[in-house]
Amino acid sequence: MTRETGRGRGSATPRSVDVARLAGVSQKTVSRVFNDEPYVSADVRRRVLEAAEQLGYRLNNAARALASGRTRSIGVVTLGTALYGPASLLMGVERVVRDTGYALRVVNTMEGDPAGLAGAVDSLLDQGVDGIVISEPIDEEGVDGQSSLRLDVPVLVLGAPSPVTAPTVLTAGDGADLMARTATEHLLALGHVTVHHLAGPQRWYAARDRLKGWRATLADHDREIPPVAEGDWSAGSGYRAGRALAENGDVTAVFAANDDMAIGLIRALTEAGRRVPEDVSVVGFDDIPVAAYVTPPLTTVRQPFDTVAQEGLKRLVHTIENPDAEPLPPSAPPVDLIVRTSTAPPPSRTPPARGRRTASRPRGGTHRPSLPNGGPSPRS
Amino acid sequence: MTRETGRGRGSATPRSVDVARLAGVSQKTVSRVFNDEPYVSADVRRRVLEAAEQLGYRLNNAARALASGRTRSIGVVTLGTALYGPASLLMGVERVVRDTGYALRVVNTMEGDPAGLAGAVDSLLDQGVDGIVISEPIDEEGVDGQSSLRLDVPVLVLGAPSPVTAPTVLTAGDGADLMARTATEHLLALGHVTVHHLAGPQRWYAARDRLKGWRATLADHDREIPPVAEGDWSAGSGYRAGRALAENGDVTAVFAANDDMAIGLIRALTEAGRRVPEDVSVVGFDDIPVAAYVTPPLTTVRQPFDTVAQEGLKRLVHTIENPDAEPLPPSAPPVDLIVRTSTAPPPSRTPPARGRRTASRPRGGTHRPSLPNGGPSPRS
DNA sequence: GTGAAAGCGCTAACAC
DNA sequence: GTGTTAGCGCTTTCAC
Repeated sequence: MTRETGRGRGSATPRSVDVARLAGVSQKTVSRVFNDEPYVSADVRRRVLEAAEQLGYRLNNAARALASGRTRSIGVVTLGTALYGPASLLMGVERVVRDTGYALRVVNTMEGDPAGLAGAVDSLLDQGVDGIVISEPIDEEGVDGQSSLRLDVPVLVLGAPSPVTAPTVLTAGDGADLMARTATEHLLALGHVTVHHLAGPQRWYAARDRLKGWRATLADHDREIPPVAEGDWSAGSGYRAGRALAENGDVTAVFAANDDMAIGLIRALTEAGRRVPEDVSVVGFDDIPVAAYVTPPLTTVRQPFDTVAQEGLKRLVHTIENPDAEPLPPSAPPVDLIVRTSTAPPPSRTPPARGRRTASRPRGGTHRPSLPNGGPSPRS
Repeated sequence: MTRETGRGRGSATPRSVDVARLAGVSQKTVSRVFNDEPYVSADVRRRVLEAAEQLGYRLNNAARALASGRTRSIGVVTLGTALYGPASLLMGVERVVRDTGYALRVVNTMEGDPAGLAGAVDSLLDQGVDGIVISEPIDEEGVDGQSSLRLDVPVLVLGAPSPVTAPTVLTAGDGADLMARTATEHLLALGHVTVHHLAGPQRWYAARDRLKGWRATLADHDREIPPVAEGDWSAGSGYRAGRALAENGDVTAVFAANDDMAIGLIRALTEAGRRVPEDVSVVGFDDIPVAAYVTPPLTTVRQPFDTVAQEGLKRLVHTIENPDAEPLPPSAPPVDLIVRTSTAPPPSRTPPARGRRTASRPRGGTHRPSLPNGGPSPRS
């Protein structure tokens, strides 16, 4: 049986028997060495390693997976966008996965994908994975109702309640509502009577959580809850929402569900002659890399992507390796509000503390961008 | 031999023999059906499919890989950043890989990673992949010299010359210098005497290519080649470079190697009282999502990430599946300059065509941001 | 501490 | 068109 897979005379890919022969041990012993099993004498171990090195041997992963029933890989379902949030999360996941000795398989769910999440998970299951990470799932109408996707490997859901049924379902990074509260509180503390919200697409759990946090905060303070504008995360949608908001003279503070929309929003406000932050304060969400350098530097909530990924995966791997043990408890990620210069007390009102700021000028008049003294402060 | 892998009475994971038994055919026939092999009667095929469905059968990928010697998966080495370019490329790659029926394995090379590219590739090889995509590699000093990383699966390198030796090495998306030329030409055509360059980190091939294209263009036009500022892709580094450039009154046009740096740069210029584009024109690179909404909307070069990924992978898959055939020829990706409002003719000079623009005003004076009529144009 | 034997679930070659 | 026979390169069990 001549296989294409390089069965040429000397250049064949070596197998563990070859290493065993060269080292003068049994094949099983080679296996022991490569699996770091105990009960191998130091001397034998060294000889095996040398032989392996000499032959250029590497363990065959497929054979290993077949024999052991474990693939040592984790699959992640992403949204297939280069949006800062999802992309950062994915990179965080990769880092941890590799550190824990697993391989990473990646599959997208494009929005509008007919198969959607179910298709993505299925493809992962076909490939063979020991655990699955679902990053920032969106709510897929219809699909949800009929079959709540049932699978038999542990699952970690990032940034949302779980849309699946599995033996173990872990969640992490679902603290968005708390962060939204912090953002809203910040605006309220500056003296704004109420805060408007430019929400993300409500199919995203992440967007819903932020909205929920915002609304709860206003309710807690007995403030009026203004109608919500909904964008699609893009700066363009923020811009369009901003044009509408600019016409409403009552708007003095807006909490945008991400930085891109905040930037579009600010542009629309500025074009309409509403100064930021003198007339209108804006808070973003994410702390994208350019947030500190746009005009004006954006006050925003930094998401702890790395922490979330790390903590979530630690728990997932623990569950994979100790299927019968209690899952590790979750821990709350830190909330990190970065105050820059896109927020200020509302016009012509006495702020709660310190001295008062510029009074408002006629709308649509000449204006210049607010240039903070000393330049932007990239980190806090 | 009781395996943990669910060998419980009825709920055991079914194997192809089980399907065969139920369908009343041989195990090999089941295999045929699942591999879409010819010579299976429609009737048998249907019976097999039904039996499989009933049992909830799914092909075991590990066994398949072991028996066939092919893993049907492609590995990609990324940089582990959420930077727009690399992230977009990765998403593009995922999309195509899945479309072609392969699975995707992802590994990062963190900058500063001791193992670096070699380690990443090695890990992919351990996992077993039929081909490797190296996305935007950076030049790893030292490593390069001694061992030019030799591997025996076909490789596709995105956005750089190949740092590895393999039976087949394909490249795609290495047209950055052409795009840089277009950006530079644009500025020259507006009437600028010369163009400064804010380069990316020179360890990145992508950064070098852009620099090369810029320099070549100036040389072609017999223009003075100003000293190069080097950033690290971040808005912060652009800001720092911008502070220095702002002090040089001769600077009227800058080509930044990415949009983030361009945004930082613009901020620094603006703070220093140099208006963009009236005093200084700035061109970015990438066309990040917010580029159209920053102030002023950024003229930039759009990178065709999807096209590059798609075209490159088509060629890679072709090579994997037809190892002996000629590799498919590369095709040049389109160059897409998006002109917005961060570029204009230089101050107090007659532009080559059309009417003249605003004369320069005293530096450091009052100024307002350039607000384009009708708002930003997100696409072209 | 080490080895022998028996699969893991599939695909490859060839016979029918 | 379909079945038979051998493995693919490991891990597992159990004997020594």
